[in-house]
Amino acid sequence: MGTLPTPAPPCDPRVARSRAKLLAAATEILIETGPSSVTVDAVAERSGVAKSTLYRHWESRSALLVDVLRTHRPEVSEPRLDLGFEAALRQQIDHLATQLSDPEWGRILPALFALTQQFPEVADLEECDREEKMASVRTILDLGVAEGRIAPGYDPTLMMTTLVGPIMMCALIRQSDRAHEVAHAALDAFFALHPPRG
Amino acid sequence: MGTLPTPAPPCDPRVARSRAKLLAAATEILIETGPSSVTVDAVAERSGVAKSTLYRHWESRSALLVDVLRTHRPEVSEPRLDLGFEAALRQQIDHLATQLSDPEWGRILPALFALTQQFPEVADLEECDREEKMASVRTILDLGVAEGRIAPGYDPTLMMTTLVGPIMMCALIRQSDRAHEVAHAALDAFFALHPPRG
DNA sequence: CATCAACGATACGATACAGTATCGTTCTAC
DNA sequence: GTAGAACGATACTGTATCGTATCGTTGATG
Repeated sequence: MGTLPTPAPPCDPRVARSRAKLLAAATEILIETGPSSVTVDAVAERSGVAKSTLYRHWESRSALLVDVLRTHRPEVSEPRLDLGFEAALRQQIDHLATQLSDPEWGRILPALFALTQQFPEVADLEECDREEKMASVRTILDLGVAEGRIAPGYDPTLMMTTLVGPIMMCALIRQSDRAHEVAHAALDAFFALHPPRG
Repeated sequence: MGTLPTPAPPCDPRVARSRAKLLAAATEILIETGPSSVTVDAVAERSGVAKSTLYRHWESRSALLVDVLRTHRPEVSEPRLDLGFEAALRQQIDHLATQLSDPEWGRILPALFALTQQFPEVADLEECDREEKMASVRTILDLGVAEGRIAPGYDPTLMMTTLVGPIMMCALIRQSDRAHEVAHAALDAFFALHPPRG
């Protein structure tokens, strides 16, 4: 539920360099052939960093894998409540589409959902990510209530799913390039159901 | 694209029995701890069927894994075009929600997307499944065109994603029990954007 | 420039897993 | 009831992988 801690940035440039190389290599492998191919030996070889160094930075393979997911997790932007309900929601969902249309994250996403069953830390990560998104959308929907366009007892999960689901599916079926179109369509439908002065 | 062949049903009841036991065990393990836990030894032990028997039915671990996915893949129902556009689409999407709200399939789904990168056969399976759904929805949307509610040059992928995405997300975030609500909300929004006599 | 931490290379042990092979047993089908 | 297929049990090989240990080298920092 809380915020997931990020380790303090290391002083020695060597550790930052090898850490970055290892994370990059692990990400590449994850994207190309899936989580089970992210082995310590494979990551070490591709990164050009020794295996012993890897174990100086992560205590296990799974810790590295989780870190790959956490590192690439997109940050949610602050809602632009000053724009008013409709524009703010459009802006926020469109921003989400931008993040999900990043081809890297789009190919990490399936692994995130699948690894949820295997590693509790990944489940926490997914839940945290989702709740962050939810919270930001909720503040916008509350503005919608104030503007009289959303019923006060609205169901945030329901609306969140309706708006974000299409974009997520877009990424999962490897059509990330159409994320913005899809987001636009979902928004149009949503606002058709919740018209001004409703 | 084409139809994926199903092997002819075996005559000997023994092979049907051991096949079923192995598939059931593999499914359980897949659901509980993910694809990488579906090992030959684990499946054999849990099913109570000998490993040698497993290899008499599948030529490799991955063949078994793919078969688990294929076996549980929901069938798409025939569109009820006689109901008219709106009722037919509602019926079809609601049916999809029923299938995706099956807790088993809901927990297999993430594995399906993740294994896409690793096994081409899984990618084919996913694509085939999606195109089946798409085809059935398209016939209904074509009816919508005839009824003057959908523009003739409509984008089937776009609309499909808008309608199915929310349900799929529902399954992925382990809220399968709310699939019907979500489907209903997505449909309401969709029809608000495409009102009668448009 | 001297110290010491980080690194590279590599070997190693332990284990898990895929897939093969063998052989005696059981059950189906005719 | 009998022939043959399916099955169970188990041992075995080879390999992949995780994680540890060692030690000489490099490079950052004071």
